[in-house]
Amino acid sequence: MESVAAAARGRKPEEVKSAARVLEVLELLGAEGARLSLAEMAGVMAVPKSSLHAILRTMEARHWVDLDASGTRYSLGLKALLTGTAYLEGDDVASLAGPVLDALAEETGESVHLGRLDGTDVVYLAKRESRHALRMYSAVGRRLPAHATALGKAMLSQYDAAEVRMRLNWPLERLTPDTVTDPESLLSQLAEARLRGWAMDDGENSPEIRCVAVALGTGHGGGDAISCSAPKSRMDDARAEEVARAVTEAAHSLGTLLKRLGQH
Amino acid sequence: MESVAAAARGRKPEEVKSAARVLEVLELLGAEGARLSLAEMAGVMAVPKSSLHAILRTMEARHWVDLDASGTRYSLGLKALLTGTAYLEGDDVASLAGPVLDALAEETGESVHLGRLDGTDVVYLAKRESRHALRMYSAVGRRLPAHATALGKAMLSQYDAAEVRMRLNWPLERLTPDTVTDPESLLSQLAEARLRGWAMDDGENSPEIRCVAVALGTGHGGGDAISCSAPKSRMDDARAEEVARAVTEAAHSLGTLLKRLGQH
DNA sequence: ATCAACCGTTCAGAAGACCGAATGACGTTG
DNA sequence: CAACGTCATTCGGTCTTCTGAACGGTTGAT
Repeated sequence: MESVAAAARGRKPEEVKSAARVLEVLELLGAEGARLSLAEMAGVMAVPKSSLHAILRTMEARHWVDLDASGTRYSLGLKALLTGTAYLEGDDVASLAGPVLDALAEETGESVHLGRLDGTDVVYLAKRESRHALRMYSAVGRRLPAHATALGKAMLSQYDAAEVRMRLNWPLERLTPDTVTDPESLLSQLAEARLRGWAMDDGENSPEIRCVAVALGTGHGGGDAISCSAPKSRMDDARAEEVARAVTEAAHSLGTLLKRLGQH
Repeated sequence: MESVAAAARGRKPEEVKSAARVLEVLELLGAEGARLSLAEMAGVMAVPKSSLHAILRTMEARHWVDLDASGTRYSLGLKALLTGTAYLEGDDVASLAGPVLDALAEETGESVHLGRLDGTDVVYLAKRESRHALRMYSAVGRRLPAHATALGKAMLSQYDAAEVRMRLNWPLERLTPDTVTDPESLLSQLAEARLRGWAMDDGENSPEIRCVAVALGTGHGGGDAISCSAPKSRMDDARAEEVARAVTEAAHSLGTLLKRLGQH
């Protein structure tokens, strides 16, 4: 009976309701420097105001959310800062990547990223900004659909076609006119990436931005990859191949560091 | 009856139990790249294993915690990354501080921090690393007792003695042999800092590290401050005054940026 | 001034989580 | 090899939280 009710609502019975709601609040407020009222959040989350009220009181008491001066809009609190850096510090790949990313950013002069595959998304773990004024926007912790990024395609290209079909959410979400949403096109791009060793994104998540990425061989769970992005105006095909060589080299050197760590 | 039971346990009745536990788990795992088993966490938190089990399942399903390969040790998950950067992006002071901190780090060549007062603690919001090999350890999101840091003393010096007595946890925690724990000594240091406009820490939280800090006038709630730290070997009294001038200038220029933002 | 629309907040009934003991699955040690 | 230590996991009764409607406050428009 209970399982029927749970199934009817599309919820897994194994979830603790208020625990899930706490996390949902954090994700909502973290999504975009958001400042939301209790009622707004209750609306988005489809949760009664009164229930959310008690949860927000708990979070506020512990400084995980702040209430603005008017006492009516919530934003993330100071405690929220801790988890981000703590995740990165506890992670071997992210810890070792720093100098490698620095070197790659220095060599190319463009924005450089370390990303990780999480389900159907790519998450940015670290970045180095381009030294040019015109550069792409990104932030550590942000997510983009894997199929629309060079990082994601580099990581997906490590799996065979059947596995890729399994892992992605079909139909594929479209972010720009150039996003690849056709299954066959994507799979052939992945096959090509696998052969040549690097993947490319050509305005598929942000118009006018091209990006080149290489996966790190040592598959940490989902897998990691590093990339280099630039506006189309600074990244023609010849330049992309040149950048791809630099990224490949960086990926290789980071892979070596990781293997050494694993063996020690 | 219920309030009696709640009071007996030292808990506020207004807290949602599992919500508080989720946050406690995040704080525990964020404390220090920690990898803990369910049983260990249950022990530390004084919570039944079975209750925590359900909560951790929920958190794991949503990628807020990861289970290592052995399936027995928990660490922070990928979702934990989001909140940290989101807090900083939504914050005016942290967003505007970047260039100012860059300039100060460039000018002094030493580690530079932006900190915020949260209760009795100072939280690091941003940092710039020294270019020297020998430098202090710190991380965004980390906390230190306010009374043992230059940042904290700079912010506390904005309040009068009575207010300071209220805000701090007595007796004061000792971190090093040089930590100031005597109330009168601390208050006189604060009075001195108020007069000259900057505060100092002399090995009071980390041995061999000296630090100079200046509060930002515009009191954002608890208050913010910026600091510059260096080993004693590179920071004698004369150098400290020199650095203090640079930090004061930086604080002033950041304060100006903030006022302009507030007026617009 | 009045009304309407929002906000957060409260309360008692209903639903679900919490608890503690017992279980099963390892890996380790005597 | 067996006995132990540690680990996550299950299960039903009890207690807590969740819920939805009603309340009082403030803001902005009519």
